[in-house]
Amino acid sequence: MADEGDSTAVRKPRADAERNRVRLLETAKAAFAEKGSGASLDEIARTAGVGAGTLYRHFPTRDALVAAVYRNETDQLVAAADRLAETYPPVTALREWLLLFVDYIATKHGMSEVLNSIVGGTSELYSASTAQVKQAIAKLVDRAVLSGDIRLELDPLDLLRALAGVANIGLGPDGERAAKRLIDILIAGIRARR
Amino acid sequence: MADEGDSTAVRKPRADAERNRVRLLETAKAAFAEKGSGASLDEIARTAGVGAGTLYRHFPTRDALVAAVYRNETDQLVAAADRLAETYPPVTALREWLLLFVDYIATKHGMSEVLNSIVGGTSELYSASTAQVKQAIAKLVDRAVLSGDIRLELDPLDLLRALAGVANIGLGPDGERAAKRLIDILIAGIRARR
DNA sequence: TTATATACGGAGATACTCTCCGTTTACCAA
DNA sequence: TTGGTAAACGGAGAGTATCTCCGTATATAA
Repeated sequence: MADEGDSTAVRKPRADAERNRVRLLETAKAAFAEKGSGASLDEIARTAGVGAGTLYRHFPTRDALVAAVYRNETDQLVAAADRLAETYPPVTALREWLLLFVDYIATKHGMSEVLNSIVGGTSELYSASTAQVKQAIAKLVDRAVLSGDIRLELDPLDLLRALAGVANIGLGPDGERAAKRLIDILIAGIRARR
Repeated sequence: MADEGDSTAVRKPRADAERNRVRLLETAKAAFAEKGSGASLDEIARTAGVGAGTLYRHFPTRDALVAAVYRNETDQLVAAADRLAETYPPVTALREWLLLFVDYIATKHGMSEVLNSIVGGTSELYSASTAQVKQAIAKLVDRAVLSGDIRLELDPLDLLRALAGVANIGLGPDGERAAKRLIDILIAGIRARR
């Protein structure tokens, strides 16, 4: 009678597991920010006060951990696309979102591989994030194309790849500024000649 | 009396040293192409038929080895800049060289870190290559700016970084084509409005 | 309270990087 | 030719990182 309904997953997750998961994510975020994506996983486990086994149970690979760490930020970035699309004219919205994207990159310091995976659509692990981001920019680009303001025979993701190439190369704030200047060049380059 | 003249470097390098150097470079090139820049150095040494110590004596770090492997290709790329500058009008020369640059990237498969280092000017080790490449593109860009054909308030290297971001992300020929399309967008974006 | 699914921890197997130093060898001079 | 010697060699091993395995502990449900 008091059955939970489905045949699977009756028990709710243990509290200690959830606690450790959160601790690991926080510790990992700090470690990645400080030492880049190559930070020692054993050390992250130790700092978080758990055994190595626990870390690997929660996050089987380095990438899985990294992906989890940045999940939230990616979600926010994607959400912003809708907001901008409703607020601004097509090209402006696109431009503003690209600026946000550069900020997003900037939080990922030495983690170019991760970023490449997200934006490159290479790794299976990030496929969800990639799809989200891809959809977000595709929407903005499509709108601008339909309005007749731009032409683009290029995967919209390539715009992000270009920005990432400039911003995420380890020259800190300089790269960020350069990427933002590049945005205007790209916009000018895809603007439809009348 | 039969003194070699200078106070330094009298003896010519030993033949076995040179032989091993060459063997290591060949083996490393193959290994990097097959397994990416993370290939095991000990294994490269073993395959080349030398001890680990020998490898590390010739190339103290992984990057040193990688840099040596790609030295030739970089040299060729740089040399092409002069040739193009003499042959074509400014913007065409720039465009052609960017196309060559994309080809150059394409030979570096999974080695995005290396490429980033060369084009990013981050690593001390690649500073020579970086300087060369920087000078090559600066020359082409300057010429085009002086002719009044383009405007660019951006480090010319950033153009290469953008292309690298698109091409060297692990999508093979697709990335190459995308990068070549991006070239036209960039050129259009920096073309001076009249 | 008890049974048990779930999660934990950390020792240890494996792999990689890089160093150190005793041994070997190519080169030069006589 | 023949030493003498600077230069180069090789590989054992120290240090470090990844990831697994399994005996132990515990949160949850009944």
